[in-house]
Amino acid sequence: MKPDTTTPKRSATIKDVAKRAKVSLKTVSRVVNNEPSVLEATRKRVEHAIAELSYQPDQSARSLRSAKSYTIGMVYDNPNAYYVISMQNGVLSVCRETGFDLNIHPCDSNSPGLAEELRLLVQRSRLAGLVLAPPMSERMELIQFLAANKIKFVRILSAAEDPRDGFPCVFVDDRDAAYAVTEHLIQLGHQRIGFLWGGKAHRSSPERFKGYEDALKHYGIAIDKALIVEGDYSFDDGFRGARKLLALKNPPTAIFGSNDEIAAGVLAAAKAANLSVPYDLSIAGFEDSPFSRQCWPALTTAAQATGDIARRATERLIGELKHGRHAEHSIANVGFSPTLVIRGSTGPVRPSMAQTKP
Amino acid sequence: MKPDTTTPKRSATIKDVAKRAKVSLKTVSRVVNNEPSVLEATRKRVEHAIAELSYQPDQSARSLRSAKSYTIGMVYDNPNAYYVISMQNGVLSVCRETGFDLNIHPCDSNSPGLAEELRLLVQRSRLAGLVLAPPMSERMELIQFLAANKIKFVRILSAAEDPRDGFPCVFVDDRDAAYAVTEHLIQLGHQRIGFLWGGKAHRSSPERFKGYEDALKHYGIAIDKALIVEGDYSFDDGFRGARKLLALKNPPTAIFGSNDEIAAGVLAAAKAANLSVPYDLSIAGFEDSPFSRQCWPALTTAAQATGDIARRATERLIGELKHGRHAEHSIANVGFSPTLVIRGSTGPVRPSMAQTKP
DNA sequence: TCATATGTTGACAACGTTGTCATCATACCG
DNA sequence: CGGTATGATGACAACGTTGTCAACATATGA
Repeated sequence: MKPDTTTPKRSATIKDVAKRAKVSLKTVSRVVNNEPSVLEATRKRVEHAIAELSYQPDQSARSLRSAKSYTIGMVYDNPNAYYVISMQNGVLSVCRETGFDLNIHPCDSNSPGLAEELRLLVQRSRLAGLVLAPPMSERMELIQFLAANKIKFVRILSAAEDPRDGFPCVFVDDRDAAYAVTEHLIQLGHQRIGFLWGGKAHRSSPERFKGYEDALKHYGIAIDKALIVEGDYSFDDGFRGARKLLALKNPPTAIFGSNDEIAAGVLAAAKAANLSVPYDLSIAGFEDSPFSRQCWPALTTAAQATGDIARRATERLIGELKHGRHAEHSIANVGFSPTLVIRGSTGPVRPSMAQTKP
Repeated sequence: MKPDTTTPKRSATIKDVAKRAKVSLKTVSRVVNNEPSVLEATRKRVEHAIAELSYQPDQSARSLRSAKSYTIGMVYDNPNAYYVISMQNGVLSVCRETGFDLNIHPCDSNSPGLAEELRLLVQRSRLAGLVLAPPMSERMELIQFLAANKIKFVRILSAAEDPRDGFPCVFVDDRDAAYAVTEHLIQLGHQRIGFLWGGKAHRSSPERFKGYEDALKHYGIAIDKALIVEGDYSFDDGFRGARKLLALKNPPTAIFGSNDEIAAGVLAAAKAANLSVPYDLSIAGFEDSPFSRQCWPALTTAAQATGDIARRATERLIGELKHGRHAEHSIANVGFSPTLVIRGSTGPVRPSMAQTKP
């Protein structure tokens, strides 16, 4: 029997490429890493050899030797599957363009050991940096701990303007968008607009409330505390909150839920109370999750370009990793503003109801 | 100025542990990898040193040297965020228990280059194995390509019984669950039950249809082709399909959508047609996504333990990786059966409507 | 012209771990 | 008691890559 003459399964290494291109290992390395000072002719030869052997650099060896790594982590704690997937896809798209790997890390933002957990994660998996989603991105003591441990990161957070706190971020102006949603309701003639808070653990909650408050103020409508209910970003809290508001002697004609899940809860409560939406009650949400499009009536909401936001954050992080800038440097942070999406769940106030107040 | 006397930030290596425990590098390695033939006393000493230095083995060095890797990939192509997140969490939970990392890889199941894409992914990121979600898990030519390239994997797929095709899998009996859903509708008195197909690219679609068909047969109800509409696993196809069915001269009294998104589309179509659910029309879905709980009325559906399914698949994969068994070996495949969840969207048929048929 | 700067390339060590093999001590067998 | 299996441990090389530094060629300046 003949010996096996087929190509060995072992995949090509930098050595094979070097031999084929008749250059040293180091030169191949230079080409692979796009380093300058390689003659054009040499580069061509090496690239040709790389293509022929379909060579792929070994990430393990790379990160072992260079102490750099080509993997970033994404840290989140969010029950909203759609939001998380959108973020992941945004982050992944940049990773693919830049040759980075992604390590996803759902976690418990309330865990007391979170900071240490992240430090170990970064160490163990040799992560080059982290993309921090809310609410982790908003915990200043966590941020400072990471910075003190020289862990690179970019935050995604809710803010009306660049926080300018020296740490990089991509910020989303929830306040502005919440203002737009509230304004939309006011322009439909609503004066008694209920507001259901999101979770206090998230910076977005007070931001969205502020937008609501600002709009009412701007249109000269007094804030009625009876119409404001605290809660979490959940369907159940939306349901409960709506029940409470609808049971008032003088109930609101519109309810603004701090996210779509809350608004879905409001919708369910309205149906349970035999109210017709938007005829008897207008409902608005926030986030533009698939749910908001698919429920009946479809929800008026504010659309966040979650994927784009995550993209920008990741570009920022990887850019800094590649060029070795430090987090403290002064690249401008990027801001996003969600946009109002008007759908069937909001409509003009009924004349008879608008009169109930005075 | 004094030289820096603080502890260097560099994290502990196996060398430090060895020095501290006064053993050789190799012995530490043995302890870390749970190899036998280490004296209990030695092991204790090493473990102590590991704890003191909070040593974490370096994955890059590990996989470089051993040519093994401690990262698995999860390959999916599914627009349903909730489904994907549930799977991810199931896979991740096992990864954390076993010290593996996870590399997520959403992809386009229709891409002609998918097989090669996966091969390169495995090579580049040194993946130890793959968890394949549907519909990739169902493409036999892809499966065989992976096997031929010695890539280890576990499939998650829809089947009424163990396929026994020599490749490992965890299977979900959609047929049985679809039978249960249909039976539930029949027992409520429905005779004219519409069925909206899911996408043909997924094995689950014919399985679910088979369950529907079997139930009708078993209860002696003739299949009416006019009540069966093809489509995809989407809200829009649910909406369109329902419109078609509701426009029939003799419309169904219940509609079974192949998943919750389809059912949501049916619900919207029913609302748009001013039908009251379940009084005028019963609706059932499949999957038990959050949507099904949160819409109004809440959907009757079949609950898949997606997280558990993914867990089992991952345990299977990692188990084989650790013990070096080959995919061809004969460990029994595990099966799951979704369970019927009855909610408000299904109810007894109206006497007046039940009579419309004969 | 020689000295010096600049650009291109390569030899070699090192990253942290595990596989291989050797060594040594102890237990067991006849 | 000698010979051999068995168990515990360590020395050393190797995995594939990149950082450091040196070597050399060529261009530039005095």
